[in-house]
Amino acid sequence: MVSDLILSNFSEHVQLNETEKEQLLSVLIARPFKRGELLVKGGDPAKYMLFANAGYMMTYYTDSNGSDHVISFAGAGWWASDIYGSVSQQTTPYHTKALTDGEALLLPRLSIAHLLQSSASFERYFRIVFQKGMLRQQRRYIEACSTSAEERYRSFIAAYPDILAEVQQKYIASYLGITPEFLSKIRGKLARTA
Amino acid sequence: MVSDLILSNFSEHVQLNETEKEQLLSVLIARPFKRGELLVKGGDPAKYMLFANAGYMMTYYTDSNGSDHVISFAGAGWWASDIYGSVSQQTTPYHTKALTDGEALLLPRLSIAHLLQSSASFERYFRIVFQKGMLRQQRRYIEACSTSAEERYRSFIAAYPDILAEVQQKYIASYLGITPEFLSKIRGKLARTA
DNA sequence: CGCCCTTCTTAACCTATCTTAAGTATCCTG
DNA sequence: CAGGATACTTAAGATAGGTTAAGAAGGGCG
Repeated sequence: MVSDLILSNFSEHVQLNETEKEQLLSVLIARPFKRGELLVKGGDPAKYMLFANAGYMMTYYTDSNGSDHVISFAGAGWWASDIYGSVSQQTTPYHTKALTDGEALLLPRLSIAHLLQSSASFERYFRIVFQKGMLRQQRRYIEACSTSAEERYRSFIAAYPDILAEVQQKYIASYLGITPEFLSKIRGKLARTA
Repeated sequence: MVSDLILSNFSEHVQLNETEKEQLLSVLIARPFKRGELLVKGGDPAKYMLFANAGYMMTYYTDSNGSDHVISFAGAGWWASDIYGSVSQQTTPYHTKALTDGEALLLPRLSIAHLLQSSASFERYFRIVFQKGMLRQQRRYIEACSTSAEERYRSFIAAYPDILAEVQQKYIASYLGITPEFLSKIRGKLARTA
């Protein structure tokens, strides 16, 4: 298993000793995936957190009308944002799907619990991950409330040109909180004025 | 300083020993407030996290058009959701304002850093607080995207009747992501059909 | 008690975004 | 490389929610 990405992600936040590194790597499960594959199905038991080791995934929610809402994308080096797999609860409401071919590293819930108990470094790491996650979600909410769809699209393509290239437009529309048709209209307009 | 609420909040997630409890209480600062008082101003240095010991506060963001967006309310027993005071960063973009008379407990950023270093229990506590915070923010985003303003208002009054009673309507409108005028229209309609 | 200031309501009109529908391009698979 | 499915585009009509403006209702302070 190639473990550079996840180790460097940890080392951005905490310094693990050799024992801790081995402990972490020993519980990770490599899970290759193909484009379009559903990795976690909403309503199923939340068994693990997913780290993108290669390729792109997305986490999304299907509401009671059957509409999907993309919560976030995760490219190589990022955790999927379904963190139900980290809490002692039976099911997750979110789906996680592969958007390209790639590989996820699965961190099982029980292993998370063991890691957290065995060392304050792991507590610290996940504290920081969730703290940043909470801040990011807040910013996303604010952005959704206070800017137009066109502005959100422009800032998305500026911030994540790589995702734009890899991911289907309908998912980007969903991430932006609009319909694919309306995104198409925005793109048409931008293409014409640019 | 009355410390029952904050100690019981900690004990929901971790078990602190006597030393840890003393350590925590020794760094908290009681800060009584009056209705309408601005406790933290956006753009200012983020000096602490705020725990509501009595009364209600809210955290909100003022966008570039001058419109306010309420991120969350905090009643007695809750942390305000501006957590910039917990990260080593200079300023917060959010305001925190008192909605009623009451008292906040301030936990200074430096003290947080000390607590986190001194005991894994504190790491664990904040890990859980942020984990839950991230989940809550995700759910809020999903709810904003997938339900109508009327539905959101109905579920708000069902979930937080006490906040409804204490807090001005314009802030509830902002929390729901709509204008006060539109909330008024919804209320009128509900009153007529009920 | 009365006045001013803020909040809440009502109503007419406006607009960003959605819905529906049809056409076109693209992608897998056989 | 052909055919069906899926994704993207375009456009017309619909609507949730915003904007503006004016009046009614509270609520704190002299």
